[in-house]
Amino acid sequence: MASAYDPKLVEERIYHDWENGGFFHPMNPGTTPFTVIMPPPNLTGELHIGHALTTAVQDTLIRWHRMLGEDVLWLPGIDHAAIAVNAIIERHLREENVSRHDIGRDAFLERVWEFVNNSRERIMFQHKRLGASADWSREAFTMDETRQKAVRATFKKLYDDGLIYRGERIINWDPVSQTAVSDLEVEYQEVESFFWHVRYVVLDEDEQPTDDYIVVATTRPETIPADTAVAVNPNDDRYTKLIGKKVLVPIVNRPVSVIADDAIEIEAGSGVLKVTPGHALADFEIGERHNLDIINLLNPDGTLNEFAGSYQGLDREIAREKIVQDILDADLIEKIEPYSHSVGHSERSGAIIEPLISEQWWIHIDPLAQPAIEAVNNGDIEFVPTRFKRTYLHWMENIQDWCISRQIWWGHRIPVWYCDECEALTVEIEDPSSCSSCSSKNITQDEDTLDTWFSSGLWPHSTLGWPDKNADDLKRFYPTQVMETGYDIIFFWVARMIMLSLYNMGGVVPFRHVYLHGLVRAADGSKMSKSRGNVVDPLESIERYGTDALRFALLSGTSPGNDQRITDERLEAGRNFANKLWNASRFVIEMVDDDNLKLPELDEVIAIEDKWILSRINQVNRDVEVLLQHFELAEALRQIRDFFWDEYADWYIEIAKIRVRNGDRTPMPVLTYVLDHVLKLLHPFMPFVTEEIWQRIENLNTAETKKASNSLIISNYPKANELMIDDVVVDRFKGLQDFIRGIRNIRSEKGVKASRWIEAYIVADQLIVDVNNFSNIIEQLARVETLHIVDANGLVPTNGVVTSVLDIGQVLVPVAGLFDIEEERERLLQQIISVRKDIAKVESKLSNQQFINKAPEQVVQRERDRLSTEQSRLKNLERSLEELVET
RNA sequence: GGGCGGUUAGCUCAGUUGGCUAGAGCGCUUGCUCGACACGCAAGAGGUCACUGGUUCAAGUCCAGUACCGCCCA
Repeated sequence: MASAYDPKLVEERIYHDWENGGFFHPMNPGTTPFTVIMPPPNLTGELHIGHALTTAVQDTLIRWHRMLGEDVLWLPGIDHAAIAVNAIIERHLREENVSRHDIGRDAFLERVWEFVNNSRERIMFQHKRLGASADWSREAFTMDETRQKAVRATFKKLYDDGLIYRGERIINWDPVSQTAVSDLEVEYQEVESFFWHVRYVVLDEDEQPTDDYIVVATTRPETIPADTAVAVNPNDDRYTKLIGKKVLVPIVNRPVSVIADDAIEIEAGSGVLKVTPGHALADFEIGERHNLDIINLLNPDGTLNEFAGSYQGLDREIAREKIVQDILDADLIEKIEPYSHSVGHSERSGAIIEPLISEQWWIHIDPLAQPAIEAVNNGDIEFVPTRFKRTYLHWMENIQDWCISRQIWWGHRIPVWYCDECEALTVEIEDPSSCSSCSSKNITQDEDTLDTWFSSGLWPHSTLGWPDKNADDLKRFYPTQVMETGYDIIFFWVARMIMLSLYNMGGVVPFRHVYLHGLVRAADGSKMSKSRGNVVDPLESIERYGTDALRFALLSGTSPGNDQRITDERLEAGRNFANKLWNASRFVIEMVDDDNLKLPELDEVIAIEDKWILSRINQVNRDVEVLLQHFELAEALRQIRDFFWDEYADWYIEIAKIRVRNGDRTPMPVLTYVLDHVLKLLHPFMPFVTEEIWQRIENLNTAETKKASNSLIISNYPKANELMIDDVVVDRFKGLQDFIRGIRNIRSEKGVKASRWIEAYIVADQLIVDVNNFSNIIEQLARVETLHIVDANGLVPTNGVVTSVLDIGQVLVPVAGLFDIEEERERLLQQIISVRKDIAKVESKLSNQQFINKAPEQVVQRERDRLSTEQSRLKNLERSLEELVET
């Protein structure tokens, strides 16, 4: 084995072996199923570090459950990302100076599919580099045949149930992508602009202009041509006398009524609102209440249409400037006030979103939302961490009807056909050839496609074969156990998956747990983005540090719902740990000869360090089980790491070395047992290095821990053996460590050369037997040539000796020439001061009758023990000081 | 405007039901190539747990408020 771990020599080969071994498929039919459906990444681009985190977390859960012997399915897949991909292909076309309309729908889709197939490949490859043990044979795509069928079946079901309707409402129009977009795809940004206070001349009964006018404050003068009323609050005394009168809309000189509506805020602007029902949601609602005309002023590309009169054809930005100028020229501007307000921008294209009236397909959401609220309220679905339950519920309870149609070509085409003869609609799963009402062959399919999330919402059941209710996978793996994703997409995916799954699956929830991880941020805490140039590319990190190192960095930094930062230091820490694992294991493996590696019966285990390490690994095992059950992945990983490095490698191996050097082979079964145990505990987190090492422990076959398959990935996840845990042994061993540390500490402080062997004294009380048994080890680890062990009454030298008084005894090191009496006095005094402080603190606690009465007995006893320990420390310290003075 | 997080060692963060003598990684100081590992070993230094008040025998942990930072919704 090489002296440094090189992931490049390992990862690809091992991944291959796993795949060829068929380990990624569900293997235990009939046992408890554990299903995770991968939230599908967009096929638009490369996987980013967030995907790496989500993959690492899911893979850890999956590998853990696979090792628990459950019937494990991790089903991967990809989302077709309608608008984003449509935009990419349109950009390509623009570079060739053609539009999608020039080449037509079929040719356009042909180009999309070409792009899609490449992108799918790439994403699968990237997942494999991350070590994802997903079942690739079931890989799904929101646009493949089964998923198409699921979408159509759902659409028809909703339509037949009266939950889908077509209607004219205000939507968010993206003039660049030229489609409706969802509320969630609109980002609000503060924009510096103006409030234009415009005079609307009041008309008399004959609709002739008077000298009177009303001032309307608006941020959108370019929509003036679409005004169909002016509204005031009925309680606004300034304007009551004008209600019912007519005013003249500037520029277009159209008379409109002054209406009264409670929605108008008296304090806002001038208190007068120009009502443009075609271009603002609030105005649309006012329009509905007052039966106002609706004027749509815009072309799909954001230019003004024929209703704008002379402004027709101008872009909305330019039209605004011209209209303001013209109103100024007409002397109808009262004032112009600087004003900053938030303006919706398209998350897709960056364009300013235009709220406008449009005929679209909608889902009547309430009947879907109610069960989705109930499922979370009654605990059928649990959020981890729980605080996101409130976020979810709040959104769900205020949800609006869902606009599902999009004016783009890439996506699921709406399965509605219009009859040219009788105007009836035909909604079918299979493409119909004739009108369902009059049987005419003259039918045309709706041009629009469905919102991407319509198909993502079906994901937890469509991936398992729905709408075929008898699909094997559906019966075997639904409902799934965990939906693992970022908290930023609760609304996008999670909410819709819950609604649509409940609807399609007869009220059975799609998953039991929603585990939400946080964002992965750049080293300085900023959000990663390509434009900022601060993205950490997971593949590049793997290239530099290895997959296990990347997974370690991500998993050790993740706590449910909280953001984390990724830095080179963290990646290095992961790489270092992998290397430590490699080297400690290498040492053990190379030490194994033809030893019998069968662990002796518990009562045959004699050496305290053996009992100690067996206790500790099982304690860690116990903790890890609980932590994993609670999704505390980082803490579980930390415990395993700390145990392996600080206890197994730094102490147990070092002790075993000494014994083996003396011809004692009895540590070998313990060494290999613990190593095997740790590798198994760690495998879900760092699969490659653990698998590679584990397969190299040749003799483990005889230790009865290897399965016939010879692969760690399908070995059994260890269960803590309570019989091996002995808390008293753990305490006693800690005492022995303290003696060794005490001697090392004095050596270091006195600058004793590391290579030099010294004489030392240990004064022990309760631990005297252990110290005697352990003396050889203490000598070697502390580099002591002659170790004198005495009990509490034993004689120790007082001259030229440096003393450390510990909890469990004392350590004395004669340092001869290096001794400085003043320094030693100072040392002892400092220790005395600190011990006295402690004693005072404990005494005040124990003298408090309330504490004695109310605190649990355990806690009180601990304080009593502490007091007596500290008191005897003090006594010893004072004696040492006294003797120091005497000499 | 409503909601949710965060504020703990120089930096990044743990700290689960209140019992803490507050931990880790990185960084820092000192000394080490003692036949696994310098991606390492050994020994250390470093914190009034943002602030104010309250509950409690006991508060980093619970409650109320304040300040600053961040996110989500409107």
